[in-house]
Amino acid sequence: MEVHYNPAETEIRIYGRWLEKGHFRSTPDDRPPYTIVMPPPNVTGVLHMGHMLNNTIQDILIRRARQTGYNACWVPGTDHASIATEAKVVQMLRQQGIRKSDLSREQFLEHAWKWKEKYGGIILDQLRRLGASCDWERTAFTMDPVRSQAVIRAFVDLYRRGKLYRGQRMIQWDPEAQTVLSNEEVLYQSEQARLYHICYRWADGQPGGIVIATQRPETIMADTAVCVHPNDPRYAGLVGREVLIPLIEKAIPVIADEYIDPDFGTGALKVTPAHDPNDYELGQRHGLDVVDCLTADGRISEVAGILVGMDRFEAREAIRPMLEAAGVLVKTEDYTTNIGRSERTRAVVEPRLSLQWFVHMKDLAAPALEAVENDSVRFIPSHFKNTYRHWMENIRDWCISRQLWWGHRIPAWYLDDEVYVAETVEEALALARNKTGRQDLIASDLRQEEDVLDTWFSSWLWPMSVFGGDDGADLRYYFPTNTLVTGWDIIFLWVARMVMASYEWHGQAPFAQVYFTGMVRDQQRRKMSKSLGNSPDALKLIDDYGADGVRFGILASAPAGGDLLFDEKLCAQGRNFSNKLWNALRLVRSWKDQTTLTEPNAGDALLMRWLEQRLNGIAAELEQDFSQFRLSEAIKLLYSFVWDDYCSFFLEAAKPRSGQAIPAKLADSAQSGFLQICSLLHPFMPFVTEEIWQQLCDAEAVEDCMVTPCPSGGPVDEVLQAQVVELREVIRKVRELRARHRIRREESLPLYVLRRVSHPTLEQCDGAAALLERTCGVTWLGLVDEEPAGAQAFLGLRDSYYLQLPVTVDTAAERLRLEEEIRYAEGFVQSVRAKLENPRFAQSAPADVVEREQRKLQDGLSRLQALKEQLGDR
RNA sequence: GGGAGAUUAGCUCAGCUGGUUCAGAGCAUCUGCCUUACAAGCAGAGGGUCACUGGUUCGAACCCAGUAUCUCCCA
Repeated sequence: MEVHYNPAETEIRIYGRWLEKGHFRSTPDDRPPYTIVMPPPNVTGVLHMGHMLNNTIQDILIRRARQTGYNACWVPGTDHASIATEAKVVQMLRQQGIRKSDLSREQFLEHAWKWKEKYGGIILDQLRRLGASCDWERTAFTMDPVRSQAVIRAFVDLYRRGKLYRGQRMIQWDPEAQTVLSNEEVLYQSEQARLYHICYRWADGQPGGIVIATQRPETIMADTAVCVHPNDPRYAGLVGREVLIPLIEKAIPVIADEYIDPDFGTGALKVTPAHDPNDYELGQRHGLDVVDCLTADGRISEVAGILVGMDRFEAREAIRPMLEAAGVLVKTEDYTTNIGRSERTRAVVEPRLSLQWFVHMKDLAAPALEAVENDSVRFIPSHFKNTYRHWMENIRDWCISRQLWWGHRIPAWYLDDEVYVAETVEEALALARNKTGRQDLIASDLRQEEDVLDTWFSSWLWPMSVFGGDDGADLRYYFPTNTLVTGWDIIFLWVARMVMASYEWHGQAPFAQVYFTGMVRDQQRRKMSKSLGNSPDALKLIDDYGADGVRFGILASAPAGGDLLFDEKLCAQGRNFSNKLWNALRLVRSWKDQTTLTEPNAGDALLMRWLEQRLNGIAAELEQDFSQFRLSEAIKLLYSFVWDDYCSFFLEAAKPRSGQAIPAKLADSAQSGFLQICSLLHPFMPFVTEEIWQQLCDAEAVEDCMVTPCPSGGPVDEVLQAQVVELREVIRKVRELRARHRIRREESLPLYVLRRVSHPTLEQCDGAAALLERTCGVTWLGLVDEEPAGAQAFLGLRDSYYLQLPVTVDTAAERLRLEEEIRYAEGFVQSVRAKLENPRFAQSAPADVVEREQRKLQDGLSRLQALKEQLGDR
């Protein structure tokens, strides 16, 4: 066997074996289901750290469920991601010298599908490398026939029930992608901008005017009023007069409205209803015209009269000298403001008046809010409830149309001024014939809506639509699902809407709990992103550390909800852990061939009893951790158990003297303990545990680790555990003394323990002596009633021990050390005693706490006594 | 402007119901080791005013109030 574990070779082989055996496949049966639906990654995406974290957690949950009696089903899939994918396809075409505008819709879609077929599976293949145990036969795509059908049905259904409408609204426009965005797709960030103070002169020719402050001088041509606060003394009496827009000399009125903040800028606002949502509302209230001076791609339109055709940001620069020349630019000042940018293209979003499709959200939100409030959907961590509630209570209608081609085309057909919404053109035609009474109408008389639906309009159906493929049996069995694992950054975009959709169409929650992962950040705390280039290459990490190593690394420091500062060192730790397991395997396996039938001695028996009990305790703790989704605690628990308890203590203590054989029963114990470890650790590090499992068992005779039920917790003998804790403390102290005095390993040292009447010492613990002799090279001479001459005294956690050293002890240093310890022990006893003597404590503290304090006092006193005895002997 | 979270060892973070599993882990540092599974290792060690100020309590890293700093979300 290799000295170092080789993940690359193992992982490919093991994953192939699992696939071949169909372990990932799930079909309904009489077991309870445990279902997770994967948040579908963008079909054009590549695996990044966020996906790795997310999917590692899902895999852990699903593997654990599979090992604990559930019919575990993890459904994978991808998302068509309208804007992002269309942008990529456009870019690819441009490189080939093809402009989108040269193509018909059908031609463009042909290119897009080709792209999807070529690149769409990459990310799922990458998840296989990570070890994801998805049921790949269920792989879904948001634009495949089944999912598309669900989307179209949902749209038509909402429309028929009056929950969907088409209307002229102020929307968020992405001039680069040339599509509308939902509010949730706009990201605000603080940016440097400039405030222009511009004087609007009186229209009647009188000297002076009103100075307004604006950040967007390029839109003055679209102004239809200047607005001031009605109580602003500076402008009292001016309301109702007219001013001239500079450069184009158009007269507009001065109006008053409470909305104005007198402290901002000059207290006078230019009102541009076409280019600002607040101005739009102001305009509505005051009956102002809407003048739109921008084009869809963010250029100055004909309407403006000047700067026509110029980009909006170039125009902002260009208009400045013009204003200066006209003598109306009073001043400019720097200021910071929040700028909204498109989540996908990063273009500055342009508020725009537009005819779009919307979903009424108020009614949808009510049951979805209630579900989270009463924990029908449990959030982990729970504080995300607050965020969710705030959004739900202030919910706004959802703009779902997009001016794109890649996506689900809205099933609405127009004839004259009427719109007919139906699943097919035939149905729409029937509706149209019915409505108009014209039986001669044919399909081509109807004009289908050009827009497609927001991608999230398909995503919100995902937990249901992935089970929509058959007669509904799958949906009945697997839905509602158990756990959703996702990032909190899409709590509104996705999570909330899924809850709404599920209540809307199924009257129940889509999942029992939502586990919000943290955001993966780099060492400088920056969010990992492709544009920053700070995201490590996921596959390279797997190459370097193995999938198990990466899974360990990413999880070990990823508490739910918080930030995760990614550090490759953690993957290295994971790789080292795999290697530790591998080498334990080498040791345990080597024992199989050299056992003896002699009975284990008392030390061996103690070890075996202890290991069994300890595993019971660990399994129980692990159950606790899983039930509370404390996954990083769980992996740390297993890590320290494996390393410190199983390897450093058990295996080392079990190791026979060189050349000797190991008692068969002890070797069996080591092996069965190891198998249990594999089972418990399997969800976290599936490959290495499966490999060890198969090497320890006869691989053909037993089921794979991944489908074997894992051990559950059991009773723990606390007395035995406490004795071993004391034993290990003694081992540590002896080793420390040996190291300090540089005593050769071969030299055996006599060790005594001071007799106690209050409690049994290690002398009364069967096997302790044998283990001490084996682990730290002492000769156990048992009880003494006083300190042997010339011995080095030390304390375990409970008792006094004396080690006979072949060196003279530095008594002065020893006294100092003891005095220091005595001071500490006295302080400790003092504080416990004070607590116990306080009558209020005895009254108000629970009985078990008082009892514990009394035990603390007893322990402290005997320890103090032992220390004083030692000092007195010096 | 509204809200959420954070502040614990040099670094990254645990710390659940307030009480010996309460001051912990990993990494880093220091010391000694090529010990017949593992140097990707072994055996040890040092390191903290739990941000600050008050309060509640018999008892506070933990609960409350305020202050400071930071992060994020929403407008």
